[in-house]
This record gives sequence, C-alpha cells and structure tokens, in this order.
Amino acid sequence: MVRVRFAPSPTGFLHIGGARTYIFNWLFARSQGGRVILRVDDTDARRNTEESLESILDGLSWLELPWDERHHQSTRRELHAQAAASLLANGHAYRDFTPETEASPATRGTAPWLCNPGMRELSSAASDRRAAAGEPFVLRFRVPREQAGGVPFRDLVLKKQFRRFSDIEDFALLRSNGQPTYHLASSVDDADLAITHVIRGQDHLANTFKHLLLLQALGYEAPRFGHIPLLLGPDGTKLSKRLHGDLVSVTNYRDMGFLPVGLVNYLSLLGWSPKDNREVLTVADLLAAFRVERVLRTNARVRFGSGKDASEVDPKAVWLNGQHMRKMPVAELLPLASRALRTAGLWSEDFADGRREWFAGALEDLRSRLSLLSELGSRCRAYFADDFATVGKARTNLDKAGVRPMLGILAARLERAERFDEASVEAEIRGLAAERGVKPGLLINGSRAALTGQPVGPSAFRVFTILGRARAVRRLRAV
RNA sequence: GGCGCUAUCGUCUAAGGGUUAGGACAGGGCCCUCUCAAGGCUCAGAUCGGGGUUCGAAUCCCCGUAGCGCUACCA
Repeated sequence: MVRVRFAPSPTGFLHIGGARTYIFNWLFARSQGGRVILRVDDTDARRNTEESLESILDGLSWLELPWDERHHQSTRRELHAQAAASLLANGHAYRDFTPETEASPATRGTAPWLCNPGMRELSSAASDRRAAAGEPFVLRFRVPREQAGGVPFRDLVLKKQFRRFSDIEDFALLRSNGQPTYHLASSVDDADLAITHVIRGQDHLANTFKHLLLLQALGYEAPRFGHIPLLLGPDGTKLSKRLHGDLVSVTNYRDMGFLPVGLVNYLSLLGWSPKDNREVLTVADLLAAFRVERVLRTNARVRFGSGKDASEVDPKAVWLNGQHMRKMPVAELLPLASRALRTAGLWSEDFADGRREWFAGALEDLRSRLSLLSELGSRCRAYFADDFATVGKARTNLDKAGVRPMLGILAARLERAERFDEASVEAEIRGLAAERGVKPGLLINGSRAALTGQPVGPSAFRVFTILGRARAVRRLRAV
C-alpha cells in the first residue's frame, strides 16, 4: 500500500510551491490506490503559529484533494526522544557541548564545516558526566567519515544519486533545549507512519543522504524518495513567503476567483506534462496521466506580479481556469459560482430555490466570457443586482444620437408586446431600427449598455430574456 | 569556498540518435459577428558556448559558462 505524506511547517501561509508538492504527492498516491498523510511538522515551537496552521489547512482543503490522515509532530515527541536515546546508546550519535555562539559559521566560506572539534572523540564517561552536570549540548549524528564509501540511492525523479560520507556533516538530532530537529523527527515519523514514498522539493536532496543514514542507524527500512524541481519566482529564486509575499499564497489564487481545478491544473503542468500536448486536464485526467518518473528535473519559473495591469498571475493560469469555467458541467460550476456571488455580496437565496434554472441558464451564457469566478461579481454584476455602474464605453453607446429616445420607445413596445423571448425582442429591435432608418447595431449595443452597464457581454437579445421583461423595461427607461 | 541539480521560443513544455525541432500561454494578422468572449485559421519566435562519439546529436560523453539549491541548535 502506497503511503505518501505532505509535511508543511506552520510558519507561514501555504504557497503554490507547497501546493504543487502536495498535488504531486496526491496524484501519485491516489493514482495507485494509496493514502495521503498530512503531517504538520511543528517541531520548532518558537516559529509555529496557529494562524499559519489555519491558513495552510484552509488552502489545502480548498484544493479539493482530500487527505486521509492527519498527524502533528509535536504530539509524537516520545517517539523522537526514544530514537535519540537509542542512537546515543549505540554510538551513532554523540553530544556536542560546543556553545551555540562559538559554533558560528564565521570560519565557513573556505572549508566546509563537518563537525565541531573535539566533540566526536569525547569518551562516553566524560560526555555523561558533563550532561549530568547540566551542561547544555546538541545531539549530533556521527557520520561514518572514517569509511571510504558514501550513500547511494535511486531517486524517483533524479535517478541514480550518490554522496560521499566525507561530504556529509554531523547534523543535529536534538537541539540544546531537547527538542528534536527536523531531520530526526521527519525520519522517525516517516518510518513510524509507514510512509512508502517521500516526494518533496529538490531543495531537500542534500537532506536525503542524512535521512538515509539516520534511518539505517535506526534499523528502519527507508522509503523511496523523489525530488521534484522547484518553483521559482519571476526573479529566478526559490519561491518563498518572505521574498514573494502573499502573491504566491494559495488563498490569494482562491480569492482572485480561481477554481480549485484551475489552479491544480496549472500547478501540475509546472515540471510535469502528460507528453501528448493536452493541457486542459481535469483531476481525473491528471490521475490517469500522472507518472512521477516523468517529472522533470528543471525548475520552473512562475510569472506573477508583472506590474502594469491587474493580471498579477501567469496569464496561462488564468486561461486554464477559463477553460475549466466553460468546460465543466454547469451543475459543478453552480456551487462555486454561488459562493463567488456570496463573497461579492450579491447572493440571493432566490437563485438556489425557485430560480435555480435561471441561475444555471445565466451562467451558461456568461461563462464563456469569464476566466475567473470573481468576474461574476464585478463585470457581471448587472445580472445579479440592480445597482450597477455604467462603464465609459457603454455610456458612449448610449450617448449616440437618438439612442435614448429610441430605447424609450422600445421599452414601451416591449412592455405591451404579447410575447417576450429572444426572437420577439430581436424582431422589435430590428423593426424599430428599420423604421428609424438606423443600423440595428445602434439599438442592440445601446440596449446592452442600458441593461448591463457594459459594452460587452452575451447576445443582447439573450440579455433581455435573462433579465426578464420587467427589469429590462425598467432599465431601458432609466437611461 | 565546498557539494549537488539543471540548461529547447519571452513563459510552461514535446521530441528519450534520423522531424521543416511540435504544442500551449502571451504578441501580430485573418475569419465568424449586434458587442465582448468563445471557436477556427495564420504569422513571428528556441536547442547556452566549445570539443568529442557517430554516417547522423536538442538527445550520449567531456570541458567551460550560467542559473538554482544545499552548506543551521529552520523545515
């Protein structure tokens, strides 16, 4: 049984790099009937925050790729402590009493640091005595550098990997406050939670050799590792909360009006592709096509915050989202759309009950023009509310000679017309245009402007029927 | 500095020895048309440099170069 884990540390919001790691893990596991474990790596108590955890959970659940189990490292301290003790007992670890201040990396930059002088050689008697006396220490792993070999492993993505013992430093297992470090906690938990595959960013590659050493010393069977390429910002550096800000937060994409599948599709195409030129992929499509071995080894640059216009994200992400907006079944779009209207303050329970059909119909006409859900509440406001602004170009259409009076006449005729449907409205408009000797477009565009405040949108005749006779007539008169 | 990963259009990518180096987004143009989209067609645009191996290299090897990552008592 395949078991993967995603292990965020609650020190900030979930950014799209983390989300992509989660997505790759999820696709890998679920495509072969495996389970997805969410493990909150909160070993560094100083840096963890509750808000961060919430926002990570928020972002993750929004993706609609559910996990199967959830664990917190902070509740598994006992396990970590036991592992540390056994490592110390069997000589795989030693106490390093070097004060933190003296261990400053000031001397680095020339030769690589491997361990602090004198500490490896301390006799266990001396070590025990100093520890018993209350002297603080860091517990370090004793890398077998006296041996000639190294650590080999076969990476799921990078294939054959090898690192000499002599290039691996004696990494910390326990901090001087007794808390486990990431290396210890992560390796022990991976083993204890029976994780079979660890899929993580390439920035962890150097750690993997340490973890392999640790797992072996502990007598655990190691999981398979796969290191996926990193997501880089427009500046070419690893995506980070600090450098790239809220712009890269998953919740930012949500708030911009992305569909979960839109973002999932976009992120899955960064560093991976189905190799057959398909790009618009549903989660089912992704599940069927995803292969970890086919993940690329090259980092991908994510475009965002390009500057001048409002498009602060990769236009391709927006395009993909638009594709999903018009291709997914309306029934699936409906709840997402109502949520978008709700956040825009335009939701009416009416849409859910009696006018569900109407809502679906309106969406059907609107969605081919939209890329983001949020446009429902902005550009499409007039379809869902009576208070809407008339934009400049729409005003221009209304200001053209004779348009307003003709719209008034049109309003009167439509009000007492026998029928009110697309065909009859079109007939009225074209008839009136012919009478007045003007181009139908003048009235058509004028109508759209009067009815929606926009120069653009669905067929003007359709707009009449979406709004209904009463509202349409009222709006024609209002201009 | 050390160790490692990588290198195809502006961006995301396809081509795992033989193709006019393909697709998508973005950009230009055309068609459709009541507007805007959508859709269809089309133009422009790339193999980092140098050496090998080979009849033949984007693809394999080496050397440069560049980018990125790691080099914590962060994860």
